Amino acid sequence: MDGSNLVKPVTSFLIDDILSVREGTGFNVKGCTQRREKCLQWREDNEKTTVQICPPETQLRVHSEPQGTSCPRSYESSVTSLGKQKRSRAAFTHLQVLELEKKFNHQKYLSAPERAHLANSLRLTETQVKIWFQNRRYKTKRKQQASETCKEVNKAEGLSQSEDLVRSSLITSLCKAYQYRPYLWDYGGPWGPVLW
DNA sequence: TTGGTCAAGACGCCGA
DNA sequence: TCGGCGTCTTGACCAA
Repeated sequence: MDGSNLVKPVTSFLIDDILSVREGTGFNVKGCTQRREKCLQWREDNEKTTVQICPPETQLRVHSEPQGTSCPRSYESSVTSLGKQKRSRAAFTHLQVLELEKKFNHQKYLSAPERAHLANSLRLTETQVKIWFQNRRYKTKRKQQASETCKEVNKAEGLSQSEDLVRSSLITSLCKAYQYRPYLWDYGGPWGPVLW
C-alpha cells in the first residue's frame, strides 16, 4: 500500500462539505441532522487515526454537493474487525439524481461520450453512471410489470367502483404497496410534481 | 426489529 | 476478448 491511497485530505474536504449542509431548508432534514452528527463523530475519530478509505477508483463513492443541498448517506468504506473490507454504498446527491433522471427521461441509453460527459459534469465515475442507467431501466421495467399485473387483477375480478368500492380500494392499496416505487417524486413528493 | 430502497456485485448473454 | 446489457442478489442505510 502506498501513501496515495490515504485520502484524508479528500475526506476532510468532504466532511466539511457535508457539515455545511443547510439545516431546515431541504427535505429529509431529520436524516441530514442524524448524518451530520455521524459526520462529526466520524471526523472526530479520524482526526486521531489516518485510515485507508478506498482506492482511487472508488473514492468517488463519497460524494459532495456543490450547491450545499445534499444529504450524503455514506462517507467511506471501512474495515471490519475481521479485517474484511466493508462494502460501501454511495448515495448520490439529489442534484446528481435529478440530472440523471432528466437525462434518463430524454434517453434511456447513453453512448460512451455522453456517459463520460455526464459523469464528468456530475462528478461521478462513468461506471457509476452506467450502473445507474442500468438499474434505472430495470426499475422502470419492474414498475411497469407490477402495474400491468395489478391492472390484470382488477380486470379479472371485474371490479368497478360502483360494484365494490371497498374491495377495489383494497386491491388498489395492495397494488400500491407491492408496486415498486423508484423515487419519492413519483408521487409528487416534496420536490413538486411528478417528473415523468 | 423489520421491511423498503438503492448502489453495486454477480452472472450469463450478445455484438463488434 | 471485451464492454455493455438484462436480471437477480447483496449489503448498507433508513424509517416506522
